[in-house]
Amino acid sequence: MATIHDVAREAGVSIATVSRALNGGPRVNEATRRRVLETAAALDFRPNHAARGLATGRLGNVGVLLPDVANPFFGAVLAGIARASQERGFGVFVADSREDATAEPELAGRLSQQVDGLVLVAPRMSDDDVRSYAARRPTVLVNRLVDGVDGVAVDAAQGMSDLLAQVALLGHRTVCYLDGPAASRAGTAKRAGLSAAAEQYGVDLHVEQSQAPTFAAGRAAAQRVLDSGCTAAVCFDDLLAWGVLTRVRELGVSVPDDLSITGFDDSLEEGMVSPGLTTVSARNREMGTIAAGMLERRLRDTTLGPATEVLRCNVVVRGSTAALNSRRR
Amino acid sequence: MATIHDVAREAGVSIATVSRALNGGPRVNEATRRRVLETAAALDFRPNHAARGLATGRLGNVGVLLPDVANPFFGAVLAGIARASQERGFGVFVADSREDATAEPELAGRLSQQVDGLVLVAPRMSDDDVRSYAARRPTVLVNRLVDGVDGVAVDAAQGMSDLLAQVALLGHRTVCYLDGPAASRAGTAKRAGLSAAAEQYGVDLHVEQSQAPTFAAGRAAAQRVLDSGCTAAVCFDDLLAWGVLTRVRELGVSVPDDLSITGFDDSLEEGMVSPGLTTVSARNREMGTIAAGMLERRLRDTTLGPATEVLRCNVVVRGSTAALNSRRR
DNA sequence: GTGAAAGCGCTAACAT
DNA sequence: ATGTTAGCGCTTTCAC
Repeated sequence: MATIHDVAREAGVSIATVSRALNGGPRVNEATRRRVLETAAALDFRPNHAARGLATGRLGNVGVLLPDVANPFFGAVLAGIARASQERGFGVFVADSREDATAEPELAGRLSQQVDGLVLVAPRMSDDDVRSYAARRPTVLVNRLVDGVDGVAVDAAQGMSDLLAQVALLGHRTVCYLDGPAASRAGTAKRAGLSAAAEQYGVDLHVEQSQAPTFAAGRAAAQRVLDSGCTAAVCFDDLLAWGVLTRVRELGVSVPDDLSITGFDDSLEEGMVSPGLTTVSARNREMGTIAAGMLERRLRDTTLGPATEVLRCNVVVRGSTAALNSRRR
Repeated sequence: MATIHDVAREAGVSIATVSRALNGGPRVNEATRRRVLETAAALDFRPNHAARGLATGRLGNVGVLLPDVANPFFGAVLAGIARASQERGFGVFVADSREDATAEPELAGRLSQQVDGLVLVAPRMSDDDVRSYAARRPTVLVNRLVDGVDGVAVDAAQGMSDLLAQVALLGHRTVCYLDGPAASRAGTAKRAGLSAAAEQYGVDLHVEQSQAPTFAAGRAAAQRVLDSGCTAAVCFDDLLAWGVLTRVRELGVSVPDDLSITGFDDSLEEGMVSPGLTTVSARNREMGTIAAGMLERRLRDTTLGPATEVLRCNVVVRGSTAALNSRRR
């Protein structure tokens, strides 16, 4: 693989000139520059990233730490980050913690050796750990906010609150919330939004726990939801809602006539589940895109104050919710 | 950030000793080693990857080029690669081509600067381009085989062949194949497997095209499938099959009584679609894991002959297929 | 406008 | 067993 020395020799100049020409540096004769560029292309010269990184201290890479790349939720975030970063000429490192928070410090540490900045999608990491990584390297948090650290998040509390308002508007007064993993921070926000709205609208909120935010867990929890006697089930996310919906229908319960159901994320395509799921749009890919932008801004100027962006979520009303009808008390 | 010089000074040894101690090199006094390790830990020393890469020529990273990280199919492959590589101490670089084959050369070129080896999940890249990357750096292909290049793939032809055999066994003699994107290589293998089996079992195979392998495209194609008058529909993948299934039921067609439907990939969880989809298991994550293993083997010894692994696919029979019954001719 | 040379942090001979 | 030193490929003063 050709180095700048090869290019320099071939073009009859010094390596310094090659470097300047390649990097658009100043004080290079236009003719020389052209010649250098041509021979570089002819030799298929590719600057060695590692060497450049050593010399400049800038690696030109960003790192992404997330719990599970195979999960479409994180996949969407990663896609947003990767595409935005690539466009800006950054390489993207990814570390998958397998949903194992104890593996995160090790991974984050290794990541940060090779990148200029970090995007952390680590819902279960402690605030202190987050701050310690942020102290080392420019860091942006996704779907989570920690004081003093850049971050972009969806306003889950507002989303759930608006959603419950919508449900209350339909006349429901006893609502069951099927929660996700207890440790999740998103869960805290969602519960907070729900509680606030429940109080405001005089809704009696019954909370059921579910260990995982999966389709299977939704099915498993369906009976408990029914037993709660509520007229509407608000679920932690779409998969859970889908599971509940599927199972209760098998049990002969009509949706939305007998039970209204809602999800969160808007991750299901139109028609995948019927009736369509009333849900909250979570804008994951957009969070990724924004995170990449924030990180680049921070890399440009480390002295900036911490930036924070909170995305509003919109309630998407579909067929899985309906007005409380006379068949129910 | 501490360097080996800091550690050396602090521990009262030379940088060479530090390097040896850290890398488990030979001829280091046990006491010295311990002391070095301790001061390194105390200083929170992290070896600089770029510098090490420069010195050794080995970066300790693998690169993955794929069309779309947000697509669960590729997400699963990436998860397999990432986890297996991390375990072996490799970092993972990812490049997302946005399903745009023209962007691949540029991305692959940039990737290869920073990695020791490449995993290519690039169904649409030309064989020549594949070979040219493989010539530069150790390369492993996923879900595709090219002469002389390491690769792991699922035997889609065998899978489709077995699947059609199963369908034929149920008595179906007119089968509609709803194909995916024309450019896809996986599609070629699938068509080949189907044709062979169709001939063998005396099945009349009718091919319908669909532009994308998506749920929506499946819905859109449903009417054409029905118009073909076939008694069974074999689809390019699960999403397409799901779309067809959903749409034909809306049109009042009973599955599997009036129409048997099959998918490919086994990507839907139990119960997500009902009746359960008869399909072929594609083992994506496993391909990723195997690819990472092959790459590591190749990095260890570049002189090895090309290795190739073809995974058998198993037909998974569920409720969406049934014996041709008397209601149909 | 161009070249010489130092040095980024590390490894790997080679000396001692 | 440990230290010295020469690079790895590149950027970046500083001379010319």
